[in-house]
Amino acid sequence: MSKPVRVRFAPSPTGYLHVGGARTALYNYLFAKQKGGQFILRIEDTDLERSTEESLRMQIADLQWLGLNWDEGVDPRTLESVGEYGPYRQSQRLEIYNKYVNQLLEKDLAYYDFRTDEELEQIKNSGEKFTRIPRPENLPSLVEARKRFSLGEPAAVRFKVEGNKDHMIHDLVRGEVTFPEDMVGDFILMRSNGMPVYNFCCAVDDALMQISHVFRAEEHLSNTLRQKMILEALGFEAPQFGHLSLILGEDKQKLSKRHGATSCHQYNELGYLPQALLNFVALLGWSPGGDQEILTPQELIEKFSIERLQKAGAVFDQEKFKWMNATHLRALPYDKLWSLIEPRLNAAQIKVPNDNDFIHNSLTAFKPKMETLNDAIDLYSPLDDQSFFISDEAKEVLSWPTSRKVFEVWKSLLEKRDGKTLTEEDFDQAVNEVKDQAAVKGKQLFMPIRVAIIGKPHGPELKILIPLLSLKSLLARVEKVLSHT
RNA sequence: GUCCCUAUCGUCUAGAGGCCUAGGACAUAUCCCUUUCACGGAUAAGACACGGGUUCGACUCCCGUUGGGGACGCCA
Repeated sequence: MSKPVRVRFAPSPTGYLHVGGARTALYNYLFAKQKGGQFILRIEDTDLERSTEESLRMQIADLQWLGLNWDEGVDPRTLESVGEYGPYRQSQRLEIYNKYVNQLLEKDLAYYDFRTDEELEQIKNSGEKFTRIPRPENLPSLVEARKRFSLGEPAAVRFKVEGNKDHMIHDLVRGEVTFPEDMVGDFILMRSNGMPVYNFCCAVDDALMQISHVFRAEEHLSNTLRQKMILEALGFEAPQFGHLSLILGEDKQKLSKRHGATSCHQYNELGYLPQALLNFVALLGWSPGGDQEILTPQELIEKFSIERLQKAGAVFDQEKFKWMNATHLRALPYDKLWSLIEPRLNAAQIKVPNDNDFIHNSLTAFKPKMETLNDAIDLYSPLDDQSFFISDEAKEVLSWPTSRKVFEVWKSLLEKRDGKTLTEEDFDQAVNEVKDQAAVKGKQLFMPIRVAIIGKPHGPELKILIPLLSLKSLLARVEKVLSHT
C-alpha cells in the first residue's frame, strides 16, 4: 500500500566523492535494491561558484568505481538526464523553481528582500542579539517589489516563517524530533542572482521526483525543518527522512581533508578495493547484527536494515580499513588480482614475466604480504633486475664476517649449474652445500642468501621466490652483492 | 550563545529488562606455526560516562549532569 521506494543520492559537484558521501550513497543504494525500488542520482549544482563539470565527472567516476549504479539521473558518459522525472541537474531546472517561487510569492508566503549584504551585516552587528535576521520593517507590495526587481534592483526571495508552531519530524533513525519553528529566520529561497538555494531545490525536487525516503547526513537534520515548511507551503507530501550519524576523524571531529585521505579517489589511487571501501564504510554506522564483518555488496543488500543504523558518529579507523582491504584482496582469484596489479606495476615501470606460472607462483608468495594493491610494487620490484638494489637493512648482514664466504660459495654453485631456473629442490640442495662449505648455519646462513637473492634480509619464502628468478639474474645479483663486501 | 542530535573496550560494534562473569572485529602483548617477514592459530589485557529514579531485577526504560557532535550562510 505504501509508495514505491524511490531514493536519491544528491551530491554537489565540488571535488571528489568523499567517503561520507560514499556511505550515504551506499545506504540509499542498498535500501533501493533491497526494496526493489529506484536509486536516483540528482546533481545539486546551484552554487555556480563551486560547481564544475569536471567535479561532476569525477564524482560519477567514483560512484561507478564503487559499483553504485543508478537507475535514473545523469548518464555517466553524456551527462544527459535519463529518466522520466528529469532534468536531474538542478542547474537545468530553473524554470521549475521559478514557478514555485512565484507561487509562494503570490500566496504571500515569501517576499522580495532588497536589503544589501552591508545592511544585513549591520543588523547582525547592531549589538542586539538576533538569533535570526529580522524581517524588513515595511515590505513593499508584490507588484511594487516585482517592478523594482525587474528594473534591476537586486533582491533575494525569502520564505516567511510564521514562527509560532512546532514541527515534528519522524526521523527513520532518530525517532521523533521536534523543532520549534522560531529557531530559523526567514530564509533565502532565491539568491539575488536569480539562482535558487539548496533547501528550496531539494524540497521541490524530492516532491516532484516522487522521492519516498531520504537518507542523508546528520548535518542536514536542521535543514529538514526548512524543507518541511517549504513542502507544506507548496502543498506537497514530505518524503520520509533518516539522518545518518557522521563519519569522524581520529579527533572525533567531522572527517575532513586534514585527517588525511578522505576521498574515494584517493583510496583508489592508494590501492584499495571498491568492495573493501563499501564494506568498511557500511559498517561505520550500521551492523548486520551477527559476527560477520566481511560482506560482499550482495550480502549488504540482503542484510541492510534501517533499524540497525547507529545513532552516534563513528571514527574512521584507517588500520581496520587496511585490514579489511587486505582480507578482500586475498579473497580475489589470481587472474582478477593480477589484472588489478599489472597496471600498477607498469605504471611503476617494473618489468616482470607475465606467463601463467609466474603469475600463479608470484601471487602465492606475495598475497599474504599485500594489504593494498600498491604493495605489489615493493613486492615485485625485487624480481625486476633493473630495480635490484641492496637495502639498508641488508648492510648489516653484509658486515657479518661469515657473509662473504656464503656469497662466494653460493655464486660458485650457481656457476656450476645450467638450465634456466632453479627448482625448489635444487635450492634446498644448494643451501645445504653452502652450509657445509661455508660452515655456517641458521641466521648466518639464511639471511646472507636472502640478501644475495633479493637484496633484503626479510621477505617472502625463498622456496617460492627462487623459481621466479632466472639463473642468470641470480648470478648477476650475487655478483653485485659481492662487490659491496 | 541558541536549538537539535548523541553516549558499551583505544577504534568499529553485539546487546531490544533477567541469557552479561558484557560477545565479536581492528589495534596492542605473549605464545604456537615458520631456520626470515608475513599469513594462519591460540591466549591475555581492555568498556556499560556520572547521578537520580522506575522495577523483584537495569548496559538496556525515564529524568538530570557531564562529555562529544551538528546546525544557526544569498554553501550543500
